[in-house]
Amino acid sequence: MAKTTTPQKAAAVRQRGVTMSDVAQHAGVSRTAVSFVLNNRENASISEETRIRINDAVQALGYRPNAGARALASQRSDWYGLVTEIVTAPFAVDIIKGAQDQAWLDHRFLLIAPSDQADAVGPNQGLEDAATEKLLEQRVEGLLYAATYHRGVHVPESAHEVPTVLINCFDADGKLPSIVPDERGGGRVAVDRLLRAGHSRIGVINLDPHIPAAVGRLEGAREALAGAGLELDPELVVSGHATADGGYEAACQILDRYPQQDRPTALFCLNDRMAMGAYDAIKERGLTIPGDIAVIGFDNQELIAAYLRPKLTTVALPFEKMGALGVQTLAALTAGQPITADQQLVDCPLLERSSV
Amino acid sequence: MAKTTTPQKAAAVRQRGVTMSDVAQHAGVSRTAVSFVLNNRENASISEETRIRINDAVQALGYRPNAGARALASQRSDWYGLVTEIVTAPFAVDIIKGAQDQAWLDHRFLLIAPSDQADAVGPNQGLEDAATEKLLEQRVEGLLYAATYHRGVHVPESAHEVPTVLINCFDADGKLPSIVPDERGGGRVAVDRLLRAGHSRIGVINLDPHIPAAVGRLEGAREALAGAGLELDPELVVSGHATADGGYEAACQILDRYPQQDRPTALFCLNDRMAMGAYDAIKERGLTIPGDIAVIGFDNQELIAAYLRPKLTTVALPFEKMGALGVQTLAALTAGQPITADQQLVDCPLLERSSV
DNA sequence: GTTGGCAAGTAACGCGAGTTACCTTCAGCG
DNA sequence: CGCTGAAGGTAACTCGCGTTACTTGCCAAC
Repeated sequence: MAKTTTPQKAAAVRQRGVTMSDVAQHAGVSRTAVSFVLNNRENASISEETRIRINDAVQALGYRPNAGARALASQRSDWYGLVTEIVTAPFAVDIIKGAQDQAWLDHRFLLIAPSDQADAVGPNQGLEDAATEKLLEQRVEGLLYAATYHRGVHVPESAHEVPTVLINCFDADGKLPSIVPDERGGGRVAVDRLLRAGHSRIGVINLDPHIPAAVGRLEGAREALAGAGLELDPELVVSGHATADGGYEAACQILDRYPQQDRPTALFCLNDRMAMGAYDAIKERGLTIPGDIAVIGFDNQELIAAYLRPKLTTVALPFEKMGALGVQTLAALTAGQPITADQQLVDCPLLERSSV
Repeated sequence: MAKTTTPQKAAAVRQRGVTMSDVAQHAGVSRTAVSFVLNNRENASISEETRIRINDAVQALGYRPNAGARALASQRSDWYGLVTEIVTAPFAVDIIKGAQDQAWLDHRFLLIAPSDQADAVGPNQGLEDAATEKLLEQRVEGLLYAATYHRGVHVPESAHEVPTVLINCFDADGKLPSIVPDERGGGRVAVDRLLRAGHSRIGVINLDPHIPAAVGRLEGAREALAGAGLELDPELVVSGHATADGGYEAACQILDRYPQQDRPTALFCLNDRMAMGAYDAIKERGLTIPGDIAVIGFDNQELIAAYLRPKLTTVALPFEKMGALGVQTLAALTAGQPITADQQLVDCPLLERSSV
């Protein structure tokens, strides 16, 4: 009877895939032995000979472990969930890249779930909650939330059921660990660079002054100037819409406001898109970059910065590193290790190109 | 005995999460009944009253199904795997977005695995094979392969074990269904637009002439010209490096080659980056866009096209739609439906902005 | 009053693994 | 000869859930 079922089983196997039992049978051992070998358990006593027989059987049958079954039995999934609006607004894709690569290195799987672009005030909790819920159904061991731009967010209630780390955003109320760019350091680095190039009269094209990026970068600029014994002239700070057009207009204002000798010799644009507009304003006036006006940007949007003529010197947002660090932090959390700081700042490095 | 284990179980439950058995117990029914209700099986006879009791218990306990266990028992995972180098080189992120959104709509989960940027000849099979293997271990029901740019690829052997669809690339040897942009149609649309604007002498800034994108777009341009009784002047086609610099140089060549009256009045740039360089070449010569020279691009790289001044009219690569269509095709395949065509072409729509 | 049938539900098995407790054998030693 | 202990395994339970087959009670029909 048992014999007659074997061929049936073999047929079924072809459909269902090879299981550990098949391997065991092929190797002439018990399924337990196979399990021991595959997970190479230290204190299990398996002779070298049978270990080889089992490994051969694995090869021969093309056995492929069933991750789901393994997760079920072992009560650990090796999955992290990443909820992000980046899928929707791919400004900061590199966060995903960094997280994905790091997860891959750690032999973990990243389940990515989309979230709506959430506004700072009342996030569209619908999709976000659903995404979180779905991820928890997959029994992820931890959650990551990533935002396209640095800001405060509200995470769904259920996120608190597992270790959670925020990337490029921070928890408005609670106490979740977060990874954010060191905007202030970036601002400092940018203005320092201009100072080093001999500029002392520096115009700033600002973002919406209320967002964390603007606050931090401007503060950094102030610090750098202070380090050189200078102050930030409020008249030289113009806020604009965070687009090329906004940058164009702001640059026009700054450039046209003064007679030539009082005109700033450098512009610190708080993002690259605005720098792109500033380029046009400068060129229109017959001025050269960086000869007459040096320009430094922020964000390092490759497609802009690397292709503008001259190429734009800018400060990079460390998306990839933040993604990786997020996964590392989560790994530490799920392993029960204590996290050093609630908020980790990641350096924004200067990228030298040709506009300063 | 059974009673005394209950509190232990309850304690364990707190750690492990609520299971269907807990729900059943809370509702005073069998686990089977709960299963029937949750999957609302048609032909199962459950009274309205107990159905409500069970749903209440689900709410009360905050029960959350275990996707892995469900997959194990039902032998279907509702998971698709997406192997892509886009994670590595995020040029075509919108493919992921389109696929992700569509999968979400279909109540399926997309597992995204990274692949190295593969060159056309010998793809780095290492990571790709590993990624595929990992996805199969997760028992995905189907696989998607997405490339950053339209080209031929080799998929790992094991991909043939489940339904597989290629997005933005095609199978060099085998016969896998694929979704690719209609490059030819896009070329036609672009040149048609220029013809409609009254241009008859059109310069073309070409990509590497061997890649599918160049072949198709150029062929489309030829068709459009033929439709107007014109021919493509080979002298007006200049190939350049696919960058802003390459576009700049190619544009210089074309613009400087002829006396003003013979100069082309429009440029068809086969990608937006090259158009960006062409802009500079044109502006440097004191010419205006589109007054003196009209420019049309291809790819619709938002960060470039929407921020150039004037904004660039271009033909969009339908990344998002390709992603969605990929998932739909895969859904049809896994459902056993026959696929209409081996290769599906997706329209490349014209995006009118201000450069024509 | 038997039969039959349907509504309402349950026991029990299987999915593919991890894991614990137990069982042989055989060598070595007193 | 009998005992001990390690090497080399295995049977059986568990994880959370889908699913099939079977039971029970009740009412209508013959």
